[in-house]
Amino acid sequence: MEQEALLNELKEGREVTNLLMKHLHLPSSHQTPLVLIEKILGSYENALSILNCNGLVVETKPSLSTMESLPSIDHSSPDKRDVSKKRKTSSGWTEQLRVYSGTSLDNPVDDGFCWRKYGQKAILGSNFPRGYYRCTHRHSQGCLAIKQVQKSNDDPTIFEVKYKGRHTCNQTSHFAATYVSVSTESENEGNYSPKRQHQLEVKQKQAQQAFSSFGSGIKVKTEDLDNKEDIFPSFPFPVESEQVKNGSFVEALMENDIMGNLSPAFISPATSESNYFSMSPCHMGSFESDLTDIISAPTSVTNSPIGDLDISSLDKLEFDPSFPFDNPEFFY
DNA sequence: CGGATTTGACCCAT
DNA sequence: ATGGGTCAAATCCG
Repeated sequence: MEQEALLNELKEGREVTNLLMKHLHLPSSHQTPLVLIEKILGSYENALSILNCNGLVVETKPSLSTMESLPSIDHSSPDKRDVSKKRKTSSGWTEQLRVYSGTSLDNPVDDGFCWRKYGQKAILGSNFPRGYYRCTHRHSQGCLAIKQVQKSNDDPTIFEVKYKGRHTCNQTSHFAATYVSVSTESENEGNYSPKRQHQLEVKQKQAQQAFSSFGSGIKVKTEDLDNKEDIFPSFPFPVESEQVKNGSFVEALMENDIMGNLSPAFISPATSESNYFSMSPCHMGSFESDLTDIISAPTSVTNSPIGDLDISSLDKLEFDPSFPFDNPEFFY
């Protein structure tokens, strides 16, 4: 069918764009082109997603390389230590950087988890303040997930979101579930008001509902921060509502892919729509460190390693049903 | 009234 | 000394 052909074309375009991106190792100051590329990719992803919805199965996994190669947004440097300014001297963190482009609401970053903002700070060299969030269930469930959200200087429509630590609260599972359903259902609703985090449940729904909107690319970049001792493997977030909203569901998967990349184990074969991995909270032990190492490796890793060649292979990667995310410890 | 956000102060690694 | 992360009192909001 023609759709098949269309699909192939789209995939082709996506891959090429990914390659282009990888070859564009622009200085962080020139992120604009990357932003555009991200948008292009977002369009591809959306198109593919649409096709998926129509029954076609597309491997939606934009190459990991894509994300890894994202040179833009490197705001990693400062972070390496940021995490531990105060009491958290102990941990190395796995950090996820996501970029939400496209519609930018004031509060673009809604990932389906309940976050409580605990601070905001102007960052040197940044035009926009960075917001600090921690899981609402920090106390009740001891969930130590944290995230930082900051608008990109170059493109205010892009939000850089960094996740640190992982959710140990139930949300996670919910989310996964939610997510799944999201993929299945799709209604619309799209927006939610910024700042109403306590409406998590609502948000999640919204997320689900929003699932068909529009999209733009979301990129994730995992960086590793120093210590390997306690690395939290993970990023518990299966997929985030934003992503859903953006319709880049696929990309959401990618995120995980990345992780998967690091440790293939994570990824499970799912067509993007159907299964999302279930977060099984416990595993990863051994290779966590590996991941870290891998990731943390040369920054360049991010840029090229798995890069070119892998794209194709990556695409083939499938998600591993057993999603080994676990959260070791991570406390102050 | 309870929970979330705001915001300046404080803490700590560089 | 400085920049970034967190705390916590004040404030906001449903």
